[in-house]
Amino acid sequence: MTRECNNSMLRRASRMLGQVYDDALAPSGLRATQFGLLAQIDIMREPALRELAAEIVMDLSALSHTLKPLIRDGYVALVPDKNDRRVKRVTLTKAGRKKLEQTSKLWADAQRRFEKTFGDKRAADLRAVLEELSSEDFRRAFTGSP
Amino acid sequence: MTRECNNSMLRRASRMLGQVYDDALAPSGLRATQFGLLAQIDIMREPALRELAAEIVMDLSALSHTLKPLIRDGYVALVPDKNDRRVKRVTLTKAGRKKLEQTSKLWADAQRRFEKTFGDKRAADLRAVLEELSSEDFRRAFTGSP
DNA sequence: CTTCATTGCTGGCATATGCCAGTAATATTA
DNA sequence: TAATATTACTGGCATATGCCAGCAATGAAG
Repeated sequence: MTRECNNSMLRRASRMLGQVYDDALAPSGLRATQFGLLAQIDIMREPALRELAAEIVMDLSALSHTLKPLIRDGYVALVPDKNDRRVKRVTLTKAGRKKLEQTSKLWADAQRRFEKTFGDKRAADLRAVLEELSSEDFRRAFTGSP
Repeated sequence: MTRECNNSMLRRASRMLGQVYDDALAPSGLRATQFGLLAQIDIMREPALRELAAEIVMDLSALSHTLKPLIRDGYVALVPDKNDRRVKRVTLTKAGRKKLEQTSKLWADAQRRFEKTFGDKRAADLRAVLEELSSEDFRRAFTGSP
């Protein structure tokens, strides 16, 4: 892999981690991305689609598509906002909360294995770096926009 | 974003970097992933599909699918191996080499901006970490397989 | 209040990625 | 050598992700 390309390297590592986390969560029937989504929705408490998309740095339309399987399976629901009829808020259903709760054990185990393999501090440092790269500040600095 | 999840954080950063690199390469008509593929094929010199997939940590089938647009657009071709008729080797066409060459300028500029924003040494360190996470050694250590 | 711009979301299309079930070719073994 | 196992790839289906073109609701101007 063109080892100098920051983007290619990041994607490649993403595929690797996606594969091993997917395997770890497989017994739950959830993909790692889906688990991440449920967890994020749980944390944000009925975010608007727009807000959730911004938080996870995902295109709004892509988010809608990604939510579809979770809605179909009854883990997530979209509820219209009371004050602004354009807005849809994302919520976990009871089944969704239960699924999240159950799957958390598998996820925690994957985390443990990651940190045992890679090191607790290195993992925390890596997450901090990734947080930085995911910020709008970074995007602005990179693109050189105001 | 569930800031403790290594996988979610990695994916999120991947989306961000994908977006900004895609923008940077947009004038070429190539996506950042496609550019990375062309560059990797160029480096590996007629790899078998299987070898290329392993190198970039991508499912063989996924790689075949991802190559389709590049084949359709005439940048890449699959040639059967002489000694083993199961094997298909991946090559750049003349147009593919030219496209790679041209797009390299845009890519180099994106790299420059990344490193200016993030720091040369930090970028190199990050790539080293990502290389480690992409290794089969890491996968084995994580999964606890022999 | 009417017009126009902005905002939030949906749908369609395209690429990216993975799993699984074949299929063909090669390698291994009885 | 014939039967079997393994390997390399293809195709179908599903999710993940992004862009663009609407469309409806809200906000800003006049």
